[in-house]
Amino acid sequence: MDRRKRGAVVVSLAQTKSSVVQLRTGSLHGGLLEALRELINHGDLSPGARVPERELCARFSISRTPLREALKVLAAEGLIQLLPNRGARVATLDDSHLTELFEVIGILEAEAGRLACARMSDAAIAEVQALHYRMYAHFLREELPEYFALNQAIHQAILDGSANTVLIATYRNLAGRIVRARYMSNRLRPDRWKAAIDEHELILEALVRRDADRLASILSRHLANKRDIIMEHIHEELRGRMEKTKSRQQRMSHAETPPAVAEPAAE
Amino acid sequence: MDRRKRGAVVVSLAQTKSSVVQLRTGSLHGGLLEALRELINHGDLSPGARVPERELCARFSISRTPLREALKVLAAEGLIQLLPNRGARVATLDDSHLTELFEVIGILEAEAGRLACARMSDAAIAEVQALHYRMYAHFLREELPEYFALNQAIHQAILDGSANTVLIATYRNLAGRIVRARYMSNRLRPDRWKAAIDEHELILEALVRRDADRLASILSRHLANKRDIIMEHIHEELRGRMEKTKSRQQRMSHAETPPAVAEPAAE
DNA sequence: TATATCAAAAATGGATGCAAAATTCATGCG
DNA sequence: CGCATGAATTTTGCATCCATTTTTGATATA
Repeated sequence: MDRRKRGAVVVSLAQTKSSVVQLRTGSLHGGLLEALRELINHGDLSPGARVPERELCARFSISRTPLREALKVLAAEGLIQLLPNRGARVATLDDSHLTELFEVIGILEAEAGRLACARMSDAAIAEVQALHYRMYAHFLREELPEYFALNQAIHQAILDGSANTVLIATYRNLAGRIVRARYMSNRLRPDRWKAAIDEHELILEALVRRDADRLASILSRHLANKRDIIMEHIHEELRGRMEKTKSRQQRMSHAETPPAVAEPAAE
Repeated sequence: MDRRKRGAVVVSLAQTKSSVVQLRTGSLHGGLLEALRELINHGDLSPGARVPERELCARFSISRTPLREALKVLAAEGLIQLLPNRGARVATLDDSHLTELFEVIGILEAEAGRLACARMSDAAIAEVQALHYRMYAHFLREELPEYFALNQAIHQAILDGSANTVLIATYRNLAGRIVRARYMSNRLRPDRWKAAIDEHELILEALVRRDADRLASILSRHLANKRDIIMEHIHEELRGRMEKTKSRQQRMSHAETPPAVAEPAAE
C-alpha cells in the first residue's frame, strides 16, 4: 500500500453491517472521531469491550498514531476509558452514572428552553410548530423512525434557540454519551408514545406563549420520563440477559464482552 | 540522552518563570495535559499565539507523539484551536464567547447549589460555613491570595454538594476555559470586594436554610457580577493596549502575539 | 482437575522518519 | 518602495520502529 498520501481515504467499517464511511481528510482525525463514535453508538463496540487498536487500524487503513490521538479525545469526552498500559475500553454506563448524566442533560435542556423563550424569533418558533405537526402526523401513521427524527429535530431547535453555542456543544457532548442507551429503547409502548406526544404538545404551547418557567419544567419532566423508560428497558434487558447466562452456564471466567449496557463497573 | 525509559521525567518548563514541574508518568500524557493547561492559564502561552510544538517537546524532553495527543485533547476541551496543516493556537476568548461560557457556568453552578441544598449533610454544610468564616478573616486582613483560595474552596464545596460527578466534571471543564481571564482580574476594588463578601454571606445563609431557589438565584447573580468585573478588566486592558499600540506605531504586519485576551476571532 | 511458573506472543507508550503542506526569505519586477 | 515569485526552511500529519509491559499458553506440580 502506498504510504505517503494525504488524499481521501475510503474506509469500510463494515463487519456486522456493511456501511461504508468516507473519512474526510486533511484532518483524518476529525472524520476518524466521527467514525469511532459511530462504532460505539451503533453497538459495533459494546460497552466494557476492549477497543481493538490494531484491528481498527486495519479496518480504517491508518496507522496507530492518528487512532490513538482519537482515542485520547474520546477518553476526554468520556466515551471510552483509558487504562494505563492496558489499552482502551468502551465506557460502561452504570445506573448511577446514567442518572447523573440525565440530571445534567436535563438541567441544560431546561435552561436552553428558558433562554429559547426569550431569544427565539417568532418565525423560528413557527418552524418548531411546523416540525411538531409533522411529527404528530408520523405518530398517527405510526412511523417510528420519522417520528424519532422529528422529535430530535424539535429538541435540537429549542436547544439552538438558546443561541448559546457553548450550551449547545456541552449538551451535545453529554447527550453523546447516552446515545447508545437511547438507541436501545427505540421501541415504545403505545401508551408511552401517546404520553410523549402529549408532553410535546405542552412543550410547544409553553414555547409559543414564551412561558420560560413552564417550558423549563415541562422539558425537565419530559426528559425524566424518557430516562425512566430507558432505564426500564435496560433493567429488563439485564434481567433477561442474566437469566440466559444462568441457564446456559453457572459462570464464565473473563467475559470479553460483559453485560452489554449496565455493569457494576469498579470505577 | 537515553531514549527508552518510562520512569519519572523531571521537566523544567522555565523560560520566563523558573517553575519546575514534575511530570507524573506511566501515563506521561495526564501530567503533560496538566502542564500544558498550566502554561496556557499562567499566561506563558498567550491567547491567539501559535503553540510551538517542537519547542514544547524540547522543553518537556518528550517526543512529538505524546505532545500531539495532548494537544488534541486540549482542542477537544476548547482550550486550543487546531487548524488543519497549520498547527495549534491558544484559543482566544472574545466577548460573546466569554458571555456564553459564563451563562452556562452560571446555570451549572446555580443548579449545583439547588442540588446541594437537598443533598448536603449538615456536617458538610457546617464545613462550608467554617470555610466562610476563615475567608472572612482573610478579607478583614486583606490577604488576597488566601481569600481567593478559600473563595474557590467554598464554590467547589457547593459544587461537590451536588453529588453529581458529571455536573462537577462539566463545570470544571467549562471553568477551565476562563481561568486565564479570571487570573487577570485578581485585583479587586475594595467596594467590589465587600460586595462579593456580602453575596457570600447570602449564599451561606441560603445554604444553611436549604433554600434551593434562593441559593440558585444568588449564585447566579454572584457569578454574573464576577463576569462583569472580569469583562470590565478585559476592556480596560484592551483600551490601554490599543492606545499604547497606536502611539508606538501605526501598524505592525503580522502580530505573532495578538491582542492578548479579547480578539475578534474569525471563527 | 485446579493452580503455580515461566517463556512466547501481543499490545502499549513513546521515539523517530519521511512526504506533503505551509512559512520564510531572498530576489526580481513594476 | 511595494508587491509578486519561487526556492530553502520549517512545520505538520502520519507511518513505522522499538523497549517495556501485559496477556496468553504451555508445562509442571500438587
